[in-house]
Amino acid sequence: MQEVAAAVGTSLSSVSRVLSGHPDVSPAMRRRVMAAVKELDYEPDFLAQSLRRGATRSVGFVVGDISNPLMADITSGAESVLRRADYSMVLMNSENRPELDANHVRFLLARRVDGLILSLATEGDPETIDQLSRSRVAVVAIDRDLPPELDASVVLSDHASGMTDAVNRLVDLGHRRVALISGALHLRPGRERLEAVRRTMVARGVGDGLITDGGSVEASRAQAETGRILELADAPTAIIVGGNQLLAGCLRAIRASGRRIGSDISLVTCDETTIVEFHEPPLATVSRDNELIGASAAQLLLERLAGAPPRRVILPTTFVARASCAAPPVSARA
Amino acid sequence: MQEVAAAVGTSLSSVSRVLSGHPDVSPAMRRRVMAAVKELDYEPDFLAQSLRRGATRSVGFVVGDISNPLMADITSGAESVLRRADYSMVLMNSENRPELDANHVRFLLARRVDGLILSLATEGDPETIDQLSRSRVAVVAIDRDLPPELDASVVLSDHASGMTDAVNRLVDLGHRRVALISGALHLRPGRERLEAVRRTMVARGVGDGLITDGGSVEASRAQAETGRILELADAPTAIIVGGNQLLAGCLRAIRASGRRIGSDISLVTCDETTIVEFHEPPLATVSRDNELIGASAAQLLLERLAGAPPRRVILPTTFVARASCAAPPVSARA
DNA sequence: CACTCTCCCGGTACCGATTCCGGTTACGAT
DNA sequence: ATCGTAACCGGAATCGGTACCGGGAGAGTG
Repeated sequence: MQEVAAAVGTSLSSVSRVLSGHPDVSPAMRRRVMAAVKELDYEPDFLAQSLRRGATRSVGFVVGDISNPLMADITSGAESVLRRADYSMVLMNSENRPELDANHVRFLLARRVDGLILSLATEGDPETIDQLSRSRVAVVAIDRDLPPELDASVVLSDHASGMTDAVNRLVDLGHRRVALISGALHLRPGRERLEAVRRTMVARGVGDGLITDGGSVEASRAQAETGRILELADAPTAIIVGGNQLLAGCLRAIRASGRRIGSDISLVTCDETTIVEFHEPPLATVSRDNELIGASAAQLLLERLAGAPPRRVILPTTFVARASCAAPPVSARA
Repeated sequence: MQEVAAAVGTSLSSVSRVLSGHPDVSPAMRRRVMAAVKELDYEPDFLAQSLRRGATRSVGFVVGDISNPLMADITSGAESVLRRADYSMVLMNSENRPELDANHVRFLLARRVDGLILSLATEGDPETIDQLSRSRVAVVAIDRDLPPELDASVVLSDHASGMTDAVNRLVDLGHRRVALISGALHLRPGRERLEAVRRTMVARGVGDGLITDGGSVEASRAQAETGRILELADAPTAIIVGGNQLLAGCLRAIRASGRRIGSDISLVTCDETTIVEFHEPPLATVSRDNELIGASAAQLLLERLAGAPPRRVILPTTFVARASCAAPPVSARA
């Protein structure tokens, strides 16, 4: 910057004014400075700028688990909205480890991001909450329940409605023993789904004995659980898988049991991953618009950055029936 | 920091020395400063630190397309190696748009990352190359050919060996008309795969007429191309899909043609995505170790950061035979 | 002609740290 | 008692910018 000022024969102030669009600058000066900038191809140092300004025009996105294919769409949705508003988005992946959540949040705060979008690996981690609460950045959480004192905005999926439809459909088809392979209950989606399934089961009078409590999102656990309940005397005739990560394990267990999906056993999973289309038969799902989730989160963040109060948005989920959902085999009917 | 210094009754210098582990510090001073730091829970400002030091202990990872499921593994592999070395990794996604590549690189450079891992959306973008060449950061490219004057390290996959095995296997099974639905040729993987397939076809004397030139990684294009060649008079009896993103399109086209994979037509795809296991029949693939790719890239970057000269690593790919690969139907044999 | 007002510009403090450099202090050696 | 040395500390410059503040020049006004 000094070089530029020297080349033009002016002061640092003027160069700075030109570059940051300050009005107190004559057209002539602007021209000369711009010329020198081009000439020396000078680029301002973001670090120094941010240090002085206290803002970075960038937001951090902490992803609990980037291997979840939904995240690609969610982050894309968020990024395009942010970019349009001239913000950059930096991504950090926690690999499902709460301690990384906290690290990443700390890192991003230290880098002075202007806002944070969080799809954390865990909800209650005190370390993370602590970091967040003692900073004043705008926060938007995706499908997580955060302590209200953080006054974060939130984008939630209405898991209940899709799940309710799924259970109702299964019961309508004649299923009386429906199992839920639940996702991790320390995360909102797992809790919401379980709650909705249980409530609907009770309402329809089909009992709720076949609900597994979800310790994690590990496919191996889903496989073990599915295997276990399939060997019960009164094995379920339909299974709902509470998360796309669990699906692989569940499918392996079903395959191992020799059952055929659709005819021997019905299956509903969550979210439209590639597998649901190409599985034979195609899999019924509770699905949602992932890009929209990301875009909404970004939108909420921009609002907060503009000074608006926190807000929560609830996005729908819908049950999409496919051939994996059919009437139970005659032998199993009550 | 001033508050800490005041609390201890010392100077900024001493606080700084304690915190940055400088030797010229008495144990007593260290104790007192640390106490005050805990007390006031002070955290150093990364921005200011980096500005002064000229290093950030962070590296940028530009991902051409994060919706490619391979990326989750690659980035995880890289991140765990980097974290072990006390570096943070920030991710930016280009959504296959070259102009975003350039933006991201510029952004990360302005943020003074110490190094860059690049899996760019495109190879030759002059804007991106330009950014890179006029900076002195360490660069590692993943499966991309970059101009040598950048002296970047590179992690490459040996696509040729897996592809060669695949073609040989198909020919051994009796296929004479093998098609390649090629990935984008402006990226190294696409070129390498096409080259290997063509060479092997010629070597085995099965002609090379059925190679589509890949304009993009769009599933829709793959679908159109596949549909087209399946309607030819001498349609192929085996298809090799040159990229996991293309697979969906290809499968749709095959399904639309009424053919059954395995019996009517053989199929080989690239990379072990979830679909290959659960497809009926399971899909043969040319596969590779994605975590290792990421880990190697990180390793190479750390080497460069430590002052070593650039280096290239070539990682194997292997052909994994599965039921989607079988002898051609009798009707189609020569 | 003096006065005010506006428009630009330069000087300088500051953001929050690090680091060089010089100065104390204590201590053992001479 | 004096000196050299090592250990430790504080002052101040610095990284690369931004922004406030005050001033000079020119235009407009009474």
